[in-house]
Amino acid sequence: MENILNIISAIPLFNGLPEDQLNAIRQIAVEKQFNKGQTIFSEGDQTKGFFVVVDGRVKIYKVSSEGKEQILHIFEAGQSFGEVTVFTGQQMPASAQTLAKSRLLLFPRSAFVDLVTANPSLALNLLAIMSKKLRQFAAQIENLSLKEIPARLASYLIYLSEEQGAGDAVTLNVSKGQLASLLGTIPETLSRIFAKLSGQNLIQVKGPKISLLDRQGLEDLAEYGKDIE
Amino acid sequence: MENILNIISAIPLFNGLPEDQLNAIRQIAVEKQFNKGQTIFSEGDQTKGFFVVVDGRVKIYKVSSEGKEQILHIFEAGQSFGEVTVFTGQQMPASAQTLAKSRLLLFPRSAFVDLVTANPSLALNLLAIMSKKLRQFAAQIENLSLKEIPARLASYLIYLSEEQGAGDAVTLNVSKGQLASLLGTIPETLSRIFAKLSGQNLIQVKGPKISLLDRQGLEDLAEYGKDIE
DNA sequence: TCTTAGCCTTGACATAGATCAAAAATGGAT
DNA sequence: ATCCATTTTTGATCTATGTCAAGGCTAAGA
Repeated sequence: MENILNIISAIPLFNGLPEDQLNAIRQIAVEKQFNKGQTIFSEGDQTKGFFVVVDGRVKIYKVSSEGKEQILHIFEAGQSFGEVTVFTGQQMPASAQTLAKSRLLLFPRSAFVDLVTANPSLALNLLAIMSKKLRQFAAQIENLSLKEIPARLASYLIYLSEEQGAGDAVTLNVSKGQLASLLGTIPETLSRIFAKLSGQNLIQVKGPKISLLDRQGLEDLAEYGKDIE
Repeated sequence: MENILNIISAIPLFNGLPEDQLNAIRQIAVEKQFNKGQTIFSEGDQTKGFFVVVDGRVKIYKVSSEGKEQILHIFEAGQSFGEVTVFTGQQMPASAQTLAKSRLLLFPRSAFVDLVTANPSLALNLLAIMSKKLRQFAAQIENLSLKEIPARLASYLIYLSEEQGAGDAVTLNVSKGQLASLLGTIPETLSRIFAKLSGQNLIQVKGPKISLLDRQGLEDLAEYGKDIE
């Protein structure tokens, strides 16, 4: 068992907290291990608490009555999820599953609420994190309703390349099937759009490795949606 | 000029605050009047602060490069918006416009942040409000990506009827064109779907007044998307 | 009561993306 | 290496919804 305290102090949410507070936080954290593909909770479950990803990768998603899946978020090391129901105490509005072997910290609801109540600076950190999520959701709504799938893919590739900071060579961090679900489409369609963008020499695809051949073209596509002629 | 203090104390956000805090809040609130159709701020504007609707109605929306609009939210008396950028200090991620003559209170950013910082119970109220918004956004994403328009309309009508508590007779609180934008479609399509649901005897439409003729049928439609045969 | 402007509706048509089916590629296990 | 399971791609087709273009309504004002 490693030093949970080190892990906790490196998490953005707990940034700037004094040592004694970090210790208090450590006391209430419960460590959980999950294998790839395990369900952490399902939509409608009673809220368990608030989770932090120590390592691995987790998807938050909704499933339609016909079985189509829409991923709302993918969380990686250092990020947190499940804040929402901690404060409203309702059922989980979506499901969570691991995309890889993952280690999580669970902060049981009431202990966490007490902690936040007692600790204004934690509340402010949480407000900032939730603001960011609201902003991301707003962007996702915009994408789903105002942009076509090629534009969404272009945005995502640009976002990934910034995230990874490796120039024009990006590597997908989720399978193409999962990416389809994140972009609000299905694998067949995504595959066709990869082929189309390749045909336009905007990108080059080799399995999960994508080269951005024409960044400006991708940005135009992301911004203006339709292909520009 | 009425008693701003009364207004403030009736706003959910400020629930449970002691009198002296309400007074402090009153000090920093700036009252603003808008006529119908006026722009309060536009996407990309620098954040002004945090708004509370005293009366009237405000839409928060995004516009695509081709001019299509997606409404993210409609806020009515007692509700607040603009929290997001207050804590991240970035530009507004969407635009806001009045749908009716409206009276708003503006809490300038830094004064409001100070207030929240100094007042943990306000931070907790805010966390609860933002949680609720996150949940609503998640539902909107689900609707946009997993449900067809008839299902979205059915959900909205059921929601409205619960909101208005007037049994099976609901009255649209926005124009049909605005409703189309809220549901992620265009007026022509919405109009056809109203006609279709009427044809199925699920509803009856008389201008902005809708009668829910078959609540169970609407619920099935909202839940299972496709029409069930 | 007429007129005008802003909504709303209807029709004909176009198309992005979903569905269904099957072939190909990939990547662990053995 | 070989095999099996999964993922990805490709092809043919279908459909919900968007687009473009008229008309029709309704409500406020003259």
